[in-house]
Amino acid sequence: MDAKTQAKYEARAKIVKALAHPARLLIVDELSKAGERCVCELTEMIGSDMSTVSRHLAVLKGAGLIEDDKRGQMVFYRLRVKCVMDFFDCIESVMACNLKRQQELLK
Amino acid sequence: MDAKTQAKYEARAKIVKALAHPARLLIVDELSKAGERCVCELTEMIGSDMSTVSRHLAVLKGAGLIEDDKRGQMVFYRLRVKCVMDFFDCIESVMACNLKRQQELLK
DNA sequence: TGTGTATTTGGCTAAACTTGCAAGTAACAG
DNA sequence: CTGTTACTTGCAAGTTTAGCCAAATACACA
Repeated sequence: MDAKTQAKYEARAKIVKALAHPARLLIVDELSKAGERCVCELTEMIGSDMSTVSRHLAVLKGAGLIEDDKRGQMVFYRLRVKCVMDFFDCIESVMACNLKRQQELLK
Repeated sequence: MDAKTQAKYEARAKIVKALAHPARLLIVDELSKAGERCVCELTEMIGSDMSTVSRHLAVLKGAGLIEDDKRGQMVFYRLRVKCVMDFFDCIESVMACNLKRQQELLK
């Protein structure tokens, strides 16, 4: 594999990795529904330490998936890219497909 | 977050994690183009040890994204879910969006 | 200025992931 | 049966990531 190809897949992987965590998927899901949320709201939903949530948000921001907007003492986050929801549709269909196969194996 | 919600996002994350590696993205990409490939072909493309490639394939298979088909001494892998390619479209648009922003920041 | 709230960052530990080598299994050829 | 090829798995590093607590920063308000 040449260096250019490798760089291409590493760049893609960086974005996928940013989504590869339950808490970060929840954040993306919530932002897609609510439009924007502050760190404290997300922290309450997730149930981890706020510092942990802040780091998750930094990962998503680093991948360019979300953007922040500081207003007063609060920081609001929102999605930068709408197509991220297609991920969920695809994941759901993978899970449905897996479930179907398992059921067939039980017969 | 209740246990059910948590389980939902963990199940999703498992699938996304399976894709969160350059070599595995390359495998998926290649399988979507070629239809099927044996381990030796993928090993040559990726350039890692065959044992490493075999493990990557096991991860993708564990997530239900690919399936294998042993014929003779060779094992062929192919995609189980076609929509995985939507991932790439979305990722590309995220990267294009990021690039655009970077260019604007340079002005 | 001093206090309280919201968020980020440093430091540290535990868990998870990646990888290559070596050894094991399976199929085929002679 | 023996050797070879294709692949998988056990093991042991090395690297990355996640999580919490504590400390630092940023802002608002009295």
